[in-house]
Amino acid sequence: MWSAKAAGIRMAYLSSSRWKKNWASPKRILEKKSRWRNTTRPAAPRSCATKTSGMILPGKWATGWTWTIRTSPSKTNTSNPAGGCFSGCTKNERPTANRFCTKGFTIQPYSPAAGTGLSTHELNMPGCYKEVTDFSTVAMFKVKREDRSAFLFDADDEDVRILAWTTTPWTLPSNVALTVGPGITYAKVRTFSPYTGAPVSLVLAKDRLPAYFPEGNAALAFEDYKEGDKNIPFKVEKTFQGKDLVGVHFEQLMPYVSSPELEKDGFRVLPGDWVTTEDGTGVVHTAPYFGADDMRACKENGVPMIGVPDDKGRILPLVDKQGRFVPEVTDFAGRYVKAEYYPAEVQAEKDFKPTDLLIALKLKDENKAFRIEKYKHSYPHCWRTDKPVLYYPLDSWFIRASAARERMAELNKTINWKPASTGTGRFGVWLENLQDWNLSRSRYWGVPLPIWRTEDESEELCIGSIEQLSKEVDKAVAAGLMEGNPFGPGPLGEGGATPPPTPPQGGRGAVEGVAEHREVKSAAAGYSDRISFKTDPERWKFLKDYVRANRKNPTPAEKIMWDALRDKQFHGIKFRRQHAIEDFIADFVSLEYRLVVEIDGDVHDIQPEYDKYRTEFLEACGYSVIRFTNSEVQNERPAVLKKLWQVVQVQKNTLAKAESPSTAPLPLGEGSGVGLTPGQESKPGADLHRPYIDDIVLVSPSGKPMRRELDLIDVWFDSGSMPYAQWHYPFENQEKWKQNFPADFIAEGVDQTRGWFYTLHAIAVMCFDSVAYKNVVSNGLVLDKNGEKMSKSKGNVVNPFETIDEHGADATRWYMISNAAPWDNLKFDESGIVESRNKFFGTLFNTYNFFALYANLDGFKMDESNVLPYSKRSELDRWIISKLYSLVADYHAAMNDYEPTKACRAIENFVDEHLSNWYVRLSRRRFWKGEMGEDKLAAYQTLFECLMVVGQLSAPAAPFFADWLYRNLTAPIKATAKANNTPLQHDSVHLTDLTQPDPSKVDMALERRMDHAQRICSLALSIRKKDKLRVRLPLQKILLPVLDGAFQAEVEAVKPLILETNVKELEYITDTSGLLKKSAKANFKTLGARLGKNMKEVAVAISYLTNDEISNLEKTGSMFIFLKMVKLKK
RNA sequence: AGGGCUAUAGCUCAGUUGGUUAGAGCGCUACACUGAUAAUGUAGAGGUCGACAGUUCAAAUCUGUCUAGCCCUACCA
Repeated sequence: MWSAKAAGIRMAYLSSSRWKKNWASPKRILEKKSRWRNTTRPAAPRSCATKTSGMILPGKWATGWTWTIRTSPSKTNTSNPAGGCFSGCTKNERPTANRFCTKGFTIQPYSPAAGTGLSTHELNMPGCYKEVTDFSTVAMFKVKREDRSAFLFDADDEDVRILAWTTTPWTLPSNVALTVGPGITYAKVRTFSPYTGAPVSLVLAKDRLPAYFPEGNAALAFEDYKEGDKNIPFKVEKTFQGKDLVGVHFEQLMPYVSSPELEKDGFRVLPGDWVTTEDGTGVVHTAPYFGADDMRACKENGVPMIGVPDDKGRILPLVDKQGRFVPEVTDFAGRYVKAEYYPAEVQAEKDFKPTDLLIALKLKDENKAFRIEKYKHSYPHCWRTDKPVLYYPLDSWFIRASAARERMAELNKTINWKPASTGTGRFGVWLENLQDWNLSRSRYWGVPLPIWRTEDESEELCIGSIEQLSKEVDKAVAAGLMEGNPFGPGPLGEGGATPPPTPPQGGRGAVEGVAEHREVKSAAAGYSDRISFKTDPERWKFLKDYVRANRKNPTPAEKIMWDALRDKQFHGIKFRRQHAIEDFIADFVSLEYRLVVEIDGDVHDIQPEYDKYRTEFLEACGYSVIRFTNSEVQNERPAVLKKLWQVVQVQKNTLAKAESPSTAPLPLGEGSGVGLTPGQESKPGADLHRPYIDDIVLVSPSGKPMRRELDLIDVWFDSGSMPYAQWHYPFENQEKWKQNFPADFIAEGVDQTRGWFYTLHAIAVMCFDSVAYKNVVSNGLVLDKNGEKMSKSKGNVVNPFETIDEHGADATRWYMISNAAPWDNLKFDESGIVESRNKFFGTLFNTYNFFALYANLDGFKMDESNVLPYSKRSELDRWIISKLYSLVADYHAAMNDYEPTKACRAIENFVDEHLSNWYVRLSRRRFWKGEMGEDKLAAYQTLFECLMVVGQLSAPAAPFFADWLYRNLTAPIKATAKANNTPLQHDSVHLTDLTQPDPSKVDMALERRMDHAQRICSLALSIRKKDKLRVRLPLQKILLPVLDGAFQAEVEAVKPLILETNVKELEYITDTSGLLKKSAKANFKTLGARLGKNMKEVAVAISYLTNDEISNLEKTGSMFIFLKMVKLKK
């Protein structure tokens, strides 16, 4: 990606509008700037420990924009189906072996109308949450009198009830508990039942009283109340905490179904932190099968499930998969729980009442309802059917990550997180509250779960390799359960492999045939809640009804299209309309040409994800999909038909090229690799994906058939398996894998904390009791310049390629890395790129130019084998070398600490502050002095070394510029270097050995001296400025106050540099001269610790000290301060 | 709703274990240089350190609460 753009980008960093004109190309700049052509060699031998680190990719960029440059980790496996599957499967086998893998259920969004579970992603699609009006009910739960609840009763015959609010009355028959907030204050209120007028005492959160009991009614007299009165008197009798209510039992509200266990442990009050008093009564009606929170609360408190046992002893919910009450709920048996599930005409009937309302009315009749009213709220809907979803228990395979929770937390502490807070906070906290990993996905295309089970689920087998699968298939063949082994040895189609099953030859009958085929098979496979048309006749019926309805009501565009295609009018091709393919309905299909024609309406425009998924799926099934919009069909019919004909031609050719049925795209997913090129080891029929894998029947040790669990594995499992899958471990590369695991370093967007970072960690801990990575950088995001997230809808998205074209990859990258730490969000501002281009690259470029200009003029020869020893170079040379190696040390420290931002800033500072601004400036005249003497040679060699090393250090963040710099520097001596096998022989800076820190080259005393010089010069210039004395005007002398001899000696060593400010001499003055005016300031840090409270006064006193007093203090080392008589040492 | 990150000059960011007058670059203003010259240097203006409270002799820094922006998770009776 990056190298592909390199050529065009290289000099783009120079492209301000003016520069662009002059130096549009690298060639131009070389002409203009006189590339340095002479021979040279590096100044010093260097140790060869590490290679220059790889280029730093601005990961923030990749994660921040809507499209990415990186390869998605989840893609790793798909290129090699077999390897991908089984590296995944291997990881899966181990968790099973370790009993990490279990089947259970969770409460998930479920669409009874479509008969399918929905992912949260599907729920978040636009338009899924809709404002709907439901009948909400406040129900009254009658408290049982016992020791625990005695405090609620003031009279023996008192009718005490707890109020709980629900927007889904249909869940009330499934109520098993009430949940209260332990810290919330509740109140008992004496009043009358609003619907029956019976006296009653009600319990609800104190904060919610005003919502149900108008304040004025408190004054009403109880004696005056008559049944039917609008205003009902009430009196708050007592208040108490939620925790006092915990454990109180109540009578089952709607006693249709119960069990001894429930009578014992159910129908009581539970504590729940998540309960609020924002709405309702502060008491939550808890029905575990229909709410995730409810389920958790019940599990944590040991409340049994409510439901009807099936023949295997499982407790099924009181609502079936079609969304109807089971027969046991006698009064409502067979009724859909949501009105929307009834056909429109039924809903339109005059006396139609939603089930929710019927339930509410029944409660009202039984004196169990306190309030019934319509309630408007947003509720999720299924994007396929547009009907409301239910939260419903669905079977799933889980990895019991919670069992490894502690070990994961423990090992996480050994990982170096950048920033640390993500490791301890966001990730660490989450690990501590880790839930089990729901591995199941009900999609069609993905990595199948490699678990085979007998029908009664007493025996199961998890397959870990093709080899093992093949052996098991052999057993199954021997047992007569399979006809042949598609995974057997030998070349294609030989050695015992049976030919692939003949696919149905298309057409409507074929679809139904497959449906029946699936039905039989899944019946044999035993219980599975994965409802699709293949496993569920209901679902199939739904699809067929849907198709019929669609045919009856075509859209105008569909009608036009059908008029053109029907009865083989169109080039004699047979088209079908409204044809079901798996779970989808295609608008028009040619089975002969495997071509789907879709007409997109406005609905699809707001559901691009849906269209994408559809297309992917259909293509996976071997179809080509062509889309037209409504308006295209209606307004440009000839063009549309022409386009269609072209596509048919393409399809024709594609199909003709397919030599065997196994590689030809075929309908219904019964063809080949479902859109993939078969891998080398893949044989016809040996595909590990659905649907083939579902044809494999294995035999259990006791001789029973075992069929595959129909679920797919969560794609996040793929990404977490990356360390193993990339080496195809454990089947190959065992040694390589060992060398590379765990990873030294990974980086991804911080939003992957619960994604990639987690899946890698979880699998490594559970399978290998190891971390998967030792260091991790979680990158922040790229925000726009106002700090807002980039999004298409806001229109504040920056196009990376345009940015790179405009400013160059290096300037962009340098800006991103140097500007903010990788984990901080970056406020992306193009002017910042311009700034780093001018500031850093501009300065470095100018410095190089300066060097090249004079090197060419002088014919400077760099001789790698003969450099001037540092001892023979000037103070200034040794200083910049010392600074350079200080930089190298800082750089290594920062990079080793995963702080590229600090590293880049250190380089910037060196180049600008020291190299360009001080060294080059002061060395200029050495370069333009006539002869090539030793001093001039030293200057060249020193500057060469600085440029070379700076190039190396900036190589990871500015790969193109650094390489350009290095090549220009070394090109003239490349041949010599290669011949002599010296360090600069490499063709690219990225191949050189990175300069290592070398304390022997760092001279701190020298750096300090130079620091004095820099500051004194700066001060001198500042004074000149203030007094308007131009630098051209020579001045007699500088008077420099000195306190000790050491300082004077240091300054003396850099005196020539100071005199360059056009001053004749430098004179030192001490306090004896009387010229100095001293003032004293307290050292807060040392004195503060000793003086404490008196610090302020002393500081004031010190600031008033006179010259004499200070001198005295300096001599004696101590003095008295009158305030508190504290003896001070200097 | 829960968890996390961030908040310092007009902009982008430093600010070590609390300690003297809170720093840098860019931008702005003024000036200098004229042998790096469509380059460079110097100076100036510019800040209630998001708000409030607390701990301390002393808070940008430590503690608490709040506000704003962003991220993740969960979507609710």
